Amino acid sequence: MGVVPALTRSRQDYLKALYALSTAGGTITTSRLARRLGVSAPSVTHMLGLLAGERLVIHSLGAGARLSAEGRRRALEIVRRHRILETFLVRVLGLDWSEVHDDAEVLEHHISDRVLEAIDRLVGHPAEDPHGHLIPDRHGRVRPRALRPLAALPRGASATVREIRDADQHRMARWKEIGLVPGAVVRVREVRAADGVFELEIAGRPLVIGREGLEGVLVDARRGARA
Amino acid sequence: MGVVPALTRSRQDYLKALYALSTAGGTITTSRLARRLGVSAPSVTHMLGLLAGERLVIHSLGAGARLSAEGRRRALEIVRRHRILETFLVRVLGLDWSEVHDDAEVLEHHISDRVLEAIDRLVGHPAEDPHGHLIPDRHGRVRPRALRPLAALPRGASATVREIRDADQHRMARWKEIGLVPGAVVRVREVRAADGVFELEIAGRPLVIGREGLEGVLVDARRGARA
DNA sequence: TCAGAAGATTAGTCTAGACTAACCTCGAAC
DNA sequence: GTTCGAGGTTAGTCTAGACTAATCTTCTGA
Repeated sequence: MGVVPALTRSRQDYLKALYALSTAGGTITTSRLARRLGVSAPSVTHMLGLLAGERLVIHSLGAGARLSAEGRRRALEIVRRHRILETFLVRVLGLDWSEVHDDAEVLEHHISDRVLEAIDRLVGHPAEDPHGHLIPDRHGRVRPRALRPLAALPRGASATVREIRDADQHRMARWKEIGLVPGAVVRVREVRAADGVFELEIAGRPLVIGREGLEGVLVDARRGARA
Repeated sequence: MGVVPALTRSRQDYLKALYALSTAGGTITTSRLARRLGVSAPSVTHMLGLLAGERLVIHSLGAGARLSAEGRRRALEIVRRHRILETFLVRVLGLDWSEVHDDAEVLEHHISDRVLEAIDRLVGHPAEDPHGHLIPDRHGRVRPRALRPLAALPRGASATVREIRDADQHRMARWKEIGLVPGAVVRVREVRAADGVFELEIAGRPLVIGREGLEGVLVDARRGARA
């Protein structure tokens, strides 16, 4: 088994990005990683080489990069930290849903296990963070969950919002304002194919919004009831 | 006025060490700083040069180093963060008094102002941390307070413990165990000059302890009442 | 089939902040 | 009055992780 050495902040960020891109699908290219991490492509090539040397990443020409089992476990540890911290920032400190991401992003790298577990206890071992993301357990396990984009619902369907993918603060603040939050019930009154505009009903209130304004909002996958 | 640039963690640590040594008295030499920070003397020389260039430190040959007004303000900002965090870790997360130092030491550098103020609000804007240290206000002001070492009390005197200087975990745990915590009332029953041993009464219970076992325990400065 | 673009990699540079080795300076002791 | 030792400083090296410039590869479109 052996003791696993601590990872630097930068390495943690690479693993987390690798994990996020793997759930998003498609091959993980150097340039995609570079874009997501805000670093240059050569920096990514370099770091992937190091992480591959540490058996955390498998990097093959052509097939791009992917996490090894151990790399994935490490990535999920960080995701767990992030989501517990976001929950804490919202529920205990009363910060806004839409503005806690950046703080959690920094703190996830610097909180000790002891403090993390104390925070987890304080917020009651939540299963989901405020955006509806599942929180991996202590061993880096997440039970998979089938969700689909709100924008994929047909006319007349209704569903419950389950998860809000991280986006810019602006958009998240807007979602919150219009009630597009985990748990909200949504019904699709009309889909205007011509301009991609949705006429929705959120918790009973009407809303007209463009398809691109709904990107990142996921609802449960069960077939929506007809109106 | 101008915007003050953020300081790196390392610079923050130097300022804090400079502040701590300045309250401890004596001239602040390169070697004292090196010892306290756990770095080599040349590293200190180098960093003092940089900090002096940024007008945060005044470094003169012979007289050692000291903080400029701005440097002191910055140092107190970090001290504030540290003490608010310790209070939070103890009062909200329920961690032990004697084991929160290291976590606060790391977090003080990484918490945003927003989160810090939210935490401060949560713990009710305390004036002191769990060790009895005064918490500087938002502008880096501390009202000075006259305290004296418990070990300086004469026979028969009694006083209230006000502050416990940071020490190793072991010693702090012991102090806690024997009730030597801020607020405790102590009476000196006997001072055995020969071997420097104190016979105390802490909250009514007797305790025999060597002078060096009391180092760092401060009590209020008013003349102790005779038994 | 070949030119150009897009993407990946190599090579070399930079920064912060550490380090060691070597040297300087001064007070104290012989 | 020289010598020694304790600082302190200078000079040069190292590390992680970024960067740019240049090169290599591969795919695509004409």
